[in-house]
Parts: sequence; C-alpha cells; structure tokens
Amino acid sequence: MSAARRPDRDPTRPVYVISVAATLVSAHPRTLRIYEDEGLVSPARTPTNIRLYSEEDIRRILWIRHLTRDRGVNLAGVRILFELEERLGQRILEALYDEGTRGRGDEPPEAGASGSGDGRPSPGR
Amino acid sequence: MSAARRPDRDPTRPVYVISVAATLVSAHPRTLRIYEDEGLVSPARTPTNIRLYSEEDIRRILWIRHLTRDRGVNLAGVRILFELEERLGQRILEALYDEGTRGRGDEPPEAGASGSGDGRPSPGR
DNA sequence: GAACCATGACAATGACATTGTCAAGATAAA
DNA sequence: TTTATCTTGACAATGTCATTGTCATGGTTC
Repeated sequence: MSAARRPDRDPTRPVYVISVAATLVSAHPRTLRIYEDEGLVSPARTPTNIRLYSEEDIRRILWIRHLTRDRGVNLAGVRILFELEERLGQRILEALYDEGTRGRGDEPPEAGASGSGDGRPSPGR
Repeated sequence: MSAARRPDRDPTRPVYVISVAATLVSAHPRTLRIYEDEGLVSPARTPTNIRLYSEEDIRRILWIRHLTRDRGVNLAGVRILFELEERLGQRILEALYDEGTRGRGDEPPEAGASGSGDGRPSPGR
C-alpha cells in the first residue's frame, strides 16, 4: 500500500482547514482570521468559502508569530516588513532572523508537518 | 571675505538640547528619553552629561514618529527596521516612505549627509 | 445529525506608547 | 545668586493593541 506517490509536495497547495492550521502554528483560529483581516495572510478558499491554508501560508504565519512573540513587533510592523520583502527582493526576513536569534538556540520558523528540507520562509502571496 | 555666517551645516553636529529637540519633533522630552533608553537614538552628551541632539538625530526621531504615528508600528518594529537599514544598506526606509505617502511630494527624512539644510522633513504628520 | 466552518459582535486579559508629574540634585545663563 | 533647564528614577493615567475566548446564526462536510 505504500504507494510511491510523492508528487504533492507543492507548498502552495491549500490543504489545511483553519482548525488544523491553528494547531500547526499554536494559535487560536480567531487569531488566524485576524491575520487575514489585517491582510497578512490570504489562505485559499474552497468553492464553498472555507479557508484552506497551504504550507507557505503556514510558514508565513510562523513568521508572524516569531516577529510578534519573540521580537515584540506588532501587526503593523509585520505588515511593513512583508511590504519591504515584496518591494526589495526577499532576503530581508532572513537577515532579521540572524539578528534575532544570535546564540539563543531557537530554530527558524518551519512548517511543522512535512518537514520540507529548506525551511526557509518564502514570500508567498 | 564677508565671513558670511557659515553656520556649520554638519548634520552630525550636536546642537539641540532636549527641550528644543522635543519641540522640533512634536514630542514630550520624556518620550525622547524613552527612545534613547530603547536604543533608538543616541544623542551626544556635553562634558557635563547634557543631551545634545544633532540634525541627524532629529531626522531619526522624525522617522520614529512617522512609523509609530502614521504607520502604527511599535518601538520593537522600529528597532527592527533600523537594524535592517544598517544591515542591508539604506534604501529600506525610503521604499517604505513611498508606500506610506503615495504621491504626496514630501521628501523622506534622510540620514545622509546631503540634507538640504533647513529642510526639517515633516513626514506627513 | 454531529462536528466543523463562516461572519460578526462583544469582552477580558495583558502589554505597550505616550504623556505627565514629582523628587533631588547638577548645570547654564542672566 | 537666582532662575530656568537639565539629569535620573519612579509612579501613574490614558488609550491602543494582540490574543484569546465566547455567543449567535447559518452554511458545509461526513
């Protein structure tokens, strides 16, 4: 039964319903809806309007969590950082992460499920 | 040579005492001390320990004011943006400013030496 | 039909930004 | 000297924000 099927690793593919996504990022579903209202994440929707988060969405949310919880940035700050990321290329957050976790033992935000090797956040959107 | 009053326009030169600086940026002196405690500004000191803000300091504070008041960013976010600015060159805040004041004709506060002298850049307000 | 999702409202909690004041002492300028 | 301003440190009021949580009403999925 262990089929050799492996093709669906597309981190863009919407798969997680909100309750699952919330669990993955250790947040309340309410919080994820707020992130969306604030324009920080844009999960796909099923034809019947149900949110589906992709792996990229999860990573993006993990960045938000890192910035807000570990660095104390508020959502307005996160928005600006994402804006910058889109405007100036993409390496911004990485540089940030180095700065923030110097010798702290933290690990970069990573999508819990499916440990896709690189673990680098990407500006999906 | 008429010694025509060549006031050192060196934007680095510490000149403003805290009450003046506070007036220039429309903030309470208390607030400026907080900015300093947070490591966001580092005004020079006289030999007798009195703060003296330079033109650059003022511009930097105006950036903080712009980011916090107009963009809603908190001090942690400002700190990160300044960190990034130091790490990735200096175009960051400019790009940001464009985003914030689309088509307004204002000039962004600049930390560069080539400040147009008098120009106290009031970011939007 | 039970469990989950959607939106919208409302609220409690804790943290933060800003302003403001008071105190006790040093400095500057008249 | 006198007066105004500066220093640090403490305390507090105000308003805002982030996050979590609940409730209600209704649609969706299994």
